[in-house]
Amino acid sequence: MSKNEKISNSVIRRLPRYYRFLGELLNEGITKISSRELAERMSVTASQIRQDLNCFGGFGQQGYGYNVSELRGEIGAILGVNEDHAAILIGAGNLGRALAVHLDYGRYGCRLCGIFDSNENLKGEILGGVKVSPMSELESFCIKNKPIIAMLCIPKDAAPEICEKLTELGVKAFWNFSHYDIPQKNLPGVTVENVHLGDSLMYLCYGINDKRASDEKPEN
Amino acid sequence: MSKNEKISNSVIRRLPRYYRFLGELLNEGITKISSRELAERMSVTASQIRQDLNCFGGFGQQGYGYNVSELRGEIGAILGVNEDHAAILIGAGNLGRALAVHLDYGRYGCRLCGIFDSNENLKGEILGGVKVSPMSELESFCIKNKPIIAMLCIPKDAAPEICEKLTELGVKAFWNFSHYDIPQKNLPGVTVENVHLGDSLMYLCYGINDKRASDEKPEN
DNA sequence: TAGATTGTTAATCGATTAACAATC
DNA sequence: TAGATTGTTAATCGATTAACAATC
Repeated sequence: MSKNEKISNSVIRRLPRYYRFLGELLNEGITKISSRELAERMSVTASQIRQDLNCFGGFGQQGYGYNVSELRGEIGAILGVNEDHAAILIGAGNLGRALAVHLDYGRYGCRLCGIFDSNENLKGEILGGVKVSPMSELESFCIKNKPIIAMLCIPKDAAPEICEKLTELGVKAFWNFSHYDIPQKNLPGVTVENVHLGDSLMYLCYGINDKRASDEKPEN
Repeated sequence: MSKNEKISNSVIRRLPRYYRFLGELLNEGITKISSRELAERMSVTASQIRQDLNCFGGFGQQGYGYNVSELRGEIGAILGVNEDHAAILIGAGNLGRALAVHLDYGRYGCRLCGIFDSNENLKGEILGGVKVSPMSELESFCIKNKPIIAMLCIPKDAAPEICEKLTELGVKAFWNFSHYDIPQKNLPGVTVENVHLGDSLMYLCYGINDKRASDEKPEN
């Protein structure tokens, strides 16, 4: 990270998408690309790409463009996709087990190392190669294994308490799928991603209604 | 929708969160709230709340505040949570079946009415009260039932083709969980939500790395 | 009425885009 | 070298916050 200023959240949010598109280019055997060409592919402006990348350093070459493989490596390093952060999943219901099985954690700098559920019947079940443990074992597990990411797929009411407990146990990042909003402000040094699939679906519904409204009165 | 100007995306993205918090207030038996109090709860500014709400109309009462139930109703109507949009799910793998079973579609203005998977072995299985059908029946189903929302939980390679086909069949909104980025720009009148769970996880990892970096050199 | 709080305008802040000199 | 494209500064645009008059 060659520059010393704080990187804005808008920029950081775009990095994973750059990383993905560069991976695709690599798969297609494309070795170099200009900001203009990449912008075209990604439906963004070339200016934005150059600005974003220059927050971290001069990864390009004037008159030439960017080396795809190299740039992807740089962005990957910034994001930390080569790390091996220990992650635990709390809640092995429908969504929890899908996340356990469906995601390729290694690609995103993490490793799923523990799954916990309050339902004793699930004890011992294997999901995504990891055994489900009862909640009673959560604390001792965390003390021993020091997970720094916790994925929450639990009911809303259980979330605040578990969130607090895990924070005390040293968790540094919450990937929260519960209906509870984890308030980032009370947790200095902790990164929070409140996913809220319902919000995302409502946004879609708004879009549908809105489109219909403008169809009805297209005078604008 | 009393005002006639285009509502910015930033505002629309915040509406579901307002809707959620107002629902919580209602559950707690709170009947009125000021922008200041709501702002406090949501960790935003009161100014932002008032600006956002006034995009749609004057829902408050000067000197008093907002009626919680009424305001929630208004925002719900704007979002369209009382609609009954027909939705289909393509892909009944781990993530697909979790979404089928886990989400309360009725709360978000939708109804799951069809599930399709290329794996013939899943044919006839019931998920979230809906039967899984083979892909061969997709077209006739759409012609008959006219779904307007499609949830895509399919491999990246299959996505572009299915997306195009569904657009032709009248789908107006994509909730896309595949690793393919649906390009909104080619689809006028269609709303697209590319979810990308992997991006979300990488954002978390960045946060962890970043926090660690600032721990190491805390001179800022 | 007096106090409170909205609705709305104005000021600020930050993010995006445009432009162009530097340079490969 | 000439052409191309970056890195970076300046201009624009949009979103957020502050301030306050309107009004319940």
